[in-house]
Amino acid sequence: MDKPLIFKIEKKLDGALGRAGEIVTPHGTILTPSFVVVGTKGTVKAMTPEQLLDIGVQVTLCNTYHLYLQPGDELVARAGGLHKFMNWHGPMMTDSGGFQVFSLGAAYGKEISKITKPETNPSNIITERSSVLDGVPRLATIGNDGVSFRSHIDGSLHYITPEKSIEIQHNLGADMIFAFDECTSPSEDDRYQEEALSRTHAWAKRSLEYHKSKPNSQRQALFGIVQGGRSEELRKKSAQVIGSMDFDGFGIGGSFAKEDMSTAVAWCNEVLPENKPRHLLGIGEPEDLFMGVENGVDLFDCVGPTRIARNGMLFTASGKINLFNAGFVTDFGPVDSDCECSTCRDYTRAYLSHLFRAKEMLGATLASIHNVYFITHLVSRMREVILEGTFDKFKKEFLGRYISK
RNA sequence: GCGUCGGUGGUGGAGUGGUCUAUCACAACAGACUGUAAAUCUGUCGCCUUCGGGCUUCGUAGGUUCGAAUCCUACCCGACGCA
Repeated sequence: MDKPLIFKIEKKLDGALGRAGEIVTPHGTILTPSFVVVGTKGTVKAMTPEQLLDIGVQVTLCNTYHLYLQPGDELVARAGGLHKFMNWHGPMMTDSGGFQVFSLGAAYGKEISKITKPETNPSNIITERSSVLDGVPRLATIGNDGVSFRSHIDGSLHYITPEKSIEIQHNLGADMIFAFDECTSPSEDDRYQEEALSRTHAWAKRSLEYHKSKPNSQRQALFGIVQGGRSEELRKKSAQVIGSMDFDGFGIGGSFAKEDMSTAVAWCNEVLPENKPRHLLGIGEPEDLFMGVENGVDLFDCVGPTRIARNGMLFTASGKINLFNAGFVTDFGPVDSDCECSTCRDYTRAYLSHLFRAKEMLGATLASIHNVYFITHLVSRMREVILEGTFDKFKKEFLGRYISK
C-alpha cells in the first residue's frame, strides 16, 4: 500500500447521505458502515480477541490517554505495537485523548456525557472554567497550547499537546488515529463554543503537520475531528475547515442533546468530502446508528454495548432487558430468540441472571458477547440492505419492533 | 437443676431511658449508563396514605417512668460453664 488508507464507496442511499463501502487498512479491510468495538485500555473489557473475531468484529478502538498513563506508549512500542501487544491483528483505531479533555475537564463530576438530557440539573450547567469545581480539582484543564491532565490513577500531572497525542498514537501504532480535539458540552455558551472550535481547528492543523513530518504517516491514517456544538453555522464551518485539510478521514465529535444529533451529523456530512470515511464518535444506540448511517456515517464506536452488558442490560430485537429484574430468574429462554450469537445459542436468561446475581465474571463475558454481536450485526445488516436497496424497509421493520427507552 | 451471656426489621449486626421505624452492610426491588476514572452509579427497602401525615414494631407477658429496643420481674428460646 502506498497510502495508509483506501476508501471506496460501493453504493449510495437514494435521496440521503448514506453509503456502503470499504476501507482498506494495513491490517485488513473494513466493510462499511461498521461498528467499532471499544477497548480503551488495550482490551475490550471481559472479552478475548478470539471472541471478537468469532462475532465478526472488524475493527477496535483503543485510547491514547489511558494507554499513555498505563502501561505507557513506549512500552507498547517495545512490545511491538498495540496490535501485537493485545493480540488484535485486524484494523485498529486509537482515540486522541480529546474526549478526556471533556470527560475529565468540563464534564468532571457532572451528569453530562456524550448525550446530554434536556432536563439536565441546573447545577450541571457549566458556568465557570476554573480548575477547581466546588473545591474539588478537575482532572483536566485546557490551555491554548494543550491540556494539563492529572492522572486518575495516581494523581500525577501530565501535559498533552496535539503533537504529544500524535506521538503517543505513533508509538501505539493503530491503523487509524485521531487529531487532538476539544469536545464541548451543548450547555456551553456560543462564545465558548466558538473559542473551543478555533482551538480544535488549530490543534487539528498541528496534529496533521506533526503527523505528516513522520514516517508513520505512511502506514497510519489520520482523521480530523469536526466539532461546533449545536450551531449550524459552527458545525458547517468546522466541517469546511477540517474537511479542507489533508486528513485521511474524519471524525464527528461533540456532546449532543439527543434531538440535535441527526441535524448536527447531517450538517457535517453535507460539507465533508464524500470520498473519505467518516466516523461518528461515541455513538451506538440502535436508533442512533440508523440515523448515522442514513446521514452518511461510515464508522461508529461506542462503549455502550460493552458497558451496559457488564451492568446486566442486554439488547433484544424488542428493546433492552435488565437481567437483574426478578422475572428473568426463572426465564429459561435465550436472551433473544432471533439472535445467533453463542450466548443466545448456548445459555439461558435464567443462567445469565444467576451469574450476574452471583457476581460471577462469566456473566459480563456472555453478556458482552451478545451485545457486541447484536450491534455489530445490526450495522453490518444496514450495509447489506443499502446494497440490496432495502434500507428504509429494514429500518422501519427494526424500529417498529425495537422499543428504546 | 444452678450460673453466665445473649435474643433487634429478609440476613448479619449497631443502638443500652427521650433527637428510634431504629446507624451500617448485605440481600431484595427498580432505574441509569452513548470517542470507558464504570464488573459502576442512583433510588426504594414495616403497614396505610388524599403525600400533610397516620398506625404498628426491637423473643413473650407484665411492671417502673411524663417517656422503654434500652431499667425491673416472670416466662420462652439459644450458647457456654458447673453439677
